[in-house]
Amino acid sequence: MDQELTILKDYLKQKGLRLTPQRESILKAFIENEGHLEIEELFDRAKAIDSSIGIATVYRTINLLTECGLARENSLPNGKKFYERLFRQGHHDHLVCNNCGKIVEFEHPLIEQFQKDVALKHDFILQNHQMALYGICSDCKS
Amino acid sequence: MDQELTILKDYLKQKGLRLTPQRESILKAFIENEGHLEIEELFDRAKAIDSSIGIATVYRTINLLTECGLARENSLPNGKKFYERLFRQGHHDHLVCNNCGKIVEFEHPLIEQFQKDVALKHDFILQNHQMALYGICSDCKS
DNA sequence: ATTATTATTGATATTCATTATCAATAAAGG
DNA sequence: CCTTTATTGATAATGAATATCAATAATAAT
Ligand SMILES: [Mn+2]
Ligand SMILES: [Mn+2]
Ligand SMILES: [Zn+2]
Ligand SMILES: [Zn+2]
Repeated sequence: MDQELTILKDYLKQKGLRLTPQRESILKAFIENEGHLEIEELFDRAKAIDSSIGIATVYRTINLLTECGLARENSLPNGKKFYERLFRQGHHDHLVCNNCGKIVEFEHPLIEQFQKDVALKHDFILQNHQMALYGICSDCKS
Repeated sequence: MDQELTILKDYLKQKGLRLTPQRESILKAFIENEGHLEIEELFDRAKAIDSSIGIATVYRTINLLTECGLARENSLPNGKKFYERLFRQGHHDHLVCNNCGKIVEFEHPLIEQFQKDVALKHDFILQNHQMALYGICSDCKS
């Protein structure tokens, strides 16, 4: 939490923004969780720390956390977004169950390398990528 | 166009739905175009054929085309969707310019194979996947 | 400390893409 | 032609995310 807080502080200072109790509470709620959080879940967890926090502040703060590299934003085909920790956590992509919504993480360095090759070949400066495999998980098969 | 129309007809019949002039016009507008279409663009092209067509019918019809395998739906991080021909067109994924929005297609059979491997390893029945590489295109670099 | 400046907050209005509703219309089969 | 029922276009509704705004609080200056 200390390192993450420092990263946020530095980012805020650099942008001329301020560290507030709300932002600190939302960061804490976010960091405490290891999984994949939708906004409403993060809102609930933040309210458990400070019940007066508003949903608008949660949206604003998760955007700050994404900008400063502490959070990673993922979009689902249904138009919702979910967030997860990015700091000190290996890069990975996701398998998503089309039936129950379960999210499983995987890493594949070779795919990552090929993505870089493709970008290079097409003269793109690769900034980020987004890959998700959709299907039916083992639980839902049965 | 003939083969596509047959596919749509068969799908509609199988579902107990009807072929209408509107659906035929929207299919035509969709097929005529080789690129990546957002709904509003498809709407404009369909109106050029039949000016009385409503936007709701365009939404309804592109969903039908997606269901019967003639169209492929892609989501952008901004929440919009774009569509492209799927029938008799090789599978590919996309490079997207974060600056000008340009979309470049690429194929990488090895990545596709690895995706299948990953799904198998995690006991998922792979149904579809979604991969996009985001960055700065060669034009925008300069 | 006191004050001045300006970012922040929570509530709420707004936006924007997409879907739902509904009365009028028109396929399709007999 | 008739009957049944899917379809249409206009428009209302939805839902996630952002914009607005007056009140509040953090920071810097006095
Ligand atoms: Mn993850
Ligand atoms: Mn394409
Ligand atoms: Zn499942
Ligand atoms: Zn570009």
